[in-house]
Amino acid sequence: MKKTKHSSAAVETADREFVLTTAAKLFRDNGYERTTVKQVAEACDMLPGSLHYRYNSKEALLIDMMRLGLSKVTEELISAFRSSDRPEEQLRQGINAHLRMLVLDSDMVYVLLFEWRSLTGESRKEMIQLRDRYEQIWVEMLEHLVKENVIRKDIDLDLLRLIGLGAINWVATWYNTNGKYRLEDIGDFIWKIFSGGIIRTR
Amino acid sequence: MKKTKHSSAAVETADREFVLTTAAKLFRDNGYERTTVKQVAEACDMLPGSLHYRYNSKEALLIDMMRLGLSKVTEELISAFRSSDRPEEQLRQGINAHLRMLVLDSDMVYVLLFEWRSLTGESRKEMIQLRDRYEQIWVEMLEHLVKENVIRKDIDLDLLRLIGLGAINWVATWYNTNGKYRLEDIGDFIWKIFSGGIIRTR
DNA sequence: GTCTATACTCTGATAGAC
DNA sequence: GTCTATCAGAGTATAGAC
Repeated sequence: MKKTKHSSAAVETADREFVLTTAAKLFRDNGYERTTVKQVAEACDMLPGSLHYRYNSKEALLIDMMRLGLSKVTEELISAFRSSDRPEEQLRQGINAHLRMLVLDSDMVYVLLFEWRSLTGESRKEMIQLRDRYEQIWVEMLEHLVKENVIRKDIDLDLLRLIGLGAINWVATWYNTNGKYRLEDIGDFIWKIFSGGIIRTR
Repeated sequence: MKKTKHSSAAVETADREFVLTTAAKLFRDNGYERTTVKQVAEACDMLPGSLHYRYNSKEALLIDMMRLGLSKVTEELISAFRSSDRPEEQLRQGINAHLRMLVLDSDMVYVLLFEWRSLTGESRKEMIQLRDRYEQIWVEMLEHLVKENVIRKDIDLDLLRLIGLGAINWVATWYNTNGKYRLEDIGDFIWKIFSGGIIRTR
């Protein structure tokens, strides 16, 4: 099967994903600023000039990476919520989906959350808007849990979301694949801690 | 009062704190990598050459900043614990002390927690050791709460510490002085959430 | 201790052949 | 689309006068 058999759009998509995945790993391991475009190109088996054909600036590459990361984690989160009818289980699945994407499945999501300060001007505004759209899914989820009487009505949902996502996000700074915890055990732990603090009655 | 009246050690200490405080604000606002030594020198009303007299490399400045930040937050945490005899109140005070140092009182603590990836080789190892020593205070605090029957015996204290500090640390990424929350209200919220999830009985 | 002046390196980006 | 070759600029660090 030759590549020329595919539509040019499909090929470009595949290349895009490859480049972004490769670059994201470098950005995650060494940081965006400390990673050079030369290193990115090399890891993609290209020369800097070729990479420049795809992205005419280093920041354009970062932006596209963040967009893709956000769409990936959004997709997973929605799918996690839909995997169960029971509100508490939906919450547990959501926590674990976000955690899994951030820590194991996608370096892009890590970059999205930890390197957004490298964006300047309009790009930063755009990413904040996209991130807000993602968090809106959590808002709806939490409001649903209130309606279902799973979360007490006196809990500030904005604070709950911010603190909860913080607890999850920070895991990415210390989690070690060879450490003593399985990722899902960590997700369940967070779920239990927060459940104990927010549920209506026990 | 002329500076020459002071011992040279005292003067150097004051200068050290001034330089580090000034640089920390820049590092926090713009990131370590994106801040130039020229900018740091300028903010200190010096020229790059003069700054180089104090620190012969940019990384040496960062390391010294992190050391000072760590000693500051350690001091505050210990003092917070000692401010009460009641275990639950000690926990609340500790959470708020860490949060206050990180978000409001010391840019150095922020840099310590969010820019440690810029350290290389031995310096990174040293900072990890120092950070572990800080977290050891939390370990002892949590073990004390177990003894006092405030925390259930079946809770994994390492996980609790990691997740709890994560929930606190992430606040620094979104907190806004002009926002709708007072910092202490956030600390108390975290305290309540975790209390609900870890207490022996209710 | 602080200044001036500069060396050296690396980086992101470009131009144009193929 | 990918390559070669290169530029202009910026950054850290240094040397030495004062």
